[in-house]
Amino acid sequence: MNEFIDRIKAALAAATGADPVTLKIEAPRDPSLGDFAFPCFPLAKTLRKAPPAIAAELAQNLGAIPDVSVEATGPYLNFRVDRGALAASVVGAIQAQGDAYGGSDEGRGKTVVIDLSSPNIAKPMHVGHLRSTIIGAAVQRLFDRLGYTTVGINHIGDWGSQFGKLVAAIDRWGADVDLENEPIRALLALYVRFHEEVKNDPELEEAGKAAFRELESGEDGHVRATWKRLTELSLREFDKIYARLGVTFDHVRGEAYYEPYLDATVERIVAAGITEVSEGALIVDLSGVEKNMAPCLLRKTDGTTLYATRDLAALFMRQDEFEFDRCLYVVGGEQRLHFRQLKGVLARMGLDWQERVTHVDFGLLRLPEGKLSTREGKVVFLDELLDKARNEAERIIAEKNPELANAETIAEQVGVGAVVFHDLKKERVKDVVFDWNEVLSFEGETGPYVQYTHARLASILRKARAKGFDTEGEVDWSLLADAAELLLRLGRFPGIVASAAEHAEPSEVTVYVLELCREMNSWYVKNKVLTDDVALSTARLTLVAAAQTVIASGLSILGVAAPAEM
RNA sequence: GCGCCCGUAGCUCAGCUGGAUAGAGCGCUUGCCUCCGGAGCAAGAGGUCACAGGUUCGAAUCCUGUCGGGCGCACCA
Repeated sequence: MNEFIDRIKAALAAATGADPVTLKIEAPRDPSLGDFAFPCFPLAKTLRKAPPAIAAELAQNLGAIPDVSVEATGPYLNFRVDRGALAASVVGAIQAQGDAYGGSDEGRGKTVVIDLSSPNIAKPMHVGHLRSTIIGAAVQRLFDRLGYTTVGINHIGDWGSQFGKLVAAIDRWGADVDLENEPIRALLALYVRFHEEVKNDPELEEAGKAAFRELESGEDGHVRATWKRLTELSLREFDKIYARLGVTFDHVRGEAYYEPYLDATVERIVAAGITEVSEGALIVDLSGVEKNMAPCLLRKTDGTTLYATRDLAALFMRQDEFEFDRCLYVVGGEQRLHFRQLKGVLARMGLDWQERVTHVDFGLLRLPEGKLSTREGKVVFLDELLDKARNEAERIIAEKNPELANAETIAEQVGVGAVVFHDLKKERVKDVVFDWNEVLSFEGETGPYVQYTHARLASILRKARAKGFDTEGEVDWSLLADAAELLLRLGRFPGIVASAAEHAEPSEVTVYVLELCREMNSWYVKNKVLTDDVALSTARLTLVAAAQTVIASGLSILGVAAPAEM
């Protein structure tokens, strides 16, 4: 579709002497005005004429543009693409490219590293972890579409003093819980019990600290073995949820993975001459980077490292290993300061590649009763949420489509799809208050609505095949004149993918897909596809197939299944 | 106290990076299944775009301030 915009720009540039790239082409307020609009206001100053006069004059003087007509309306020039040419261009491109439509090769040879999901070992995954996982996976797929080499890294939280406590708790009460079969719930129970009993038992506190010291010392004994076991048990549980979400990672690396590089990292920063000792801790002062910014702590008074130290080590390693063009951290907005500090340290070291590191932040998820808190029991567990959504889908299928084959599989796809779609619907920086009714709603602007639209299009195509329609031959594109808005929408998909990737904003795709479905539904209730008029039916079938391709493509970026029946 | 994020219909959100009469969904009111799937479609009611200034030919969009909500601010992650 871009060829029309390029032609319009070229004609405008020739007529006004302006640089084509500076010309802004937009969509008219009302589609009946035209397909593309050019506001003449910016030319008023240089030409010293009123915008409506410029528009009228340009409409006269503009050279002929193939397949495009021009009309001046007030201060705007409105352009209309010939309906047949529009359909041939858009549907033709989708037919030719199939699932690849919307992508490009702009990222060829470039690497983007994406840090996503990053749950903590020994803690249950709750709805809060969903956001990083789902947003991150969608962002990765967006960059995949644009031809980038992407590296998705799940940065598991498997290090820190709480693991010493857990080892101590397992040593004492491990026999009381079912670690093998219910590892997460068992570990959570042990963690809570530790915090309760430690109040009256100083020895327990010391046992926890001693265990972490042994872990940090690198000694390969009982403590490390226990830590390894609980890590493996947790990961096994996480993998079940990742499988349901259809999320995979290129690397799963815990913080412990970077442990051998901590000393070298600190040395590197010290060698840059930007460290100082303050109140016994080794810090990097950042007050010169940003006003009032808190310093970054590299080593505590006792010499052990912190979260920031480990993140810096990970960042250096990623830069060395992948030589990334961009490194994205899909992490909640509550850590904005942390990432500004990391970048601040790199900036003070004179490393210009800090500009390629981006914190893809997202809003906090809260429950109506307040912030999520595992220890206070204010949580919604992810597996429970997905189960409920699947059950709801099952119930609706039993009611609306009891004959459906593979009902169980499809209920899972619809249920999980509803949850994922809901999470990707709004702009990621916005805070979310979790609402069961909202997540489990399958009507209106929801994942199931999109899936349903897709399934109906698939159903029409099935019926067309059964009736022997053939869309391979010549198509009279002018017969799609009544679908111009739909065609324009389909033609915008590549721009949406590029923009969503640039902003790391999957919601742009979600919103687009919803609009496309609304338009599609509206169109096909008015226009019957399978008719006695073979030429008309053939043309409409190509449109249905194109829309189905794009809806499925959008859903696949979001990580939502597109079943052919539901 | 300081810093960052958010504020658009009763509720949940879009608004294409400054353009024409601010759009959807939910909820409410009302129509539409002898016709490709009613998880749908069509229509109605519902707005001082938090407030006040400013920049501009033009502001929901950019700047400043105020108010409201959220998050964070040295040895946790």
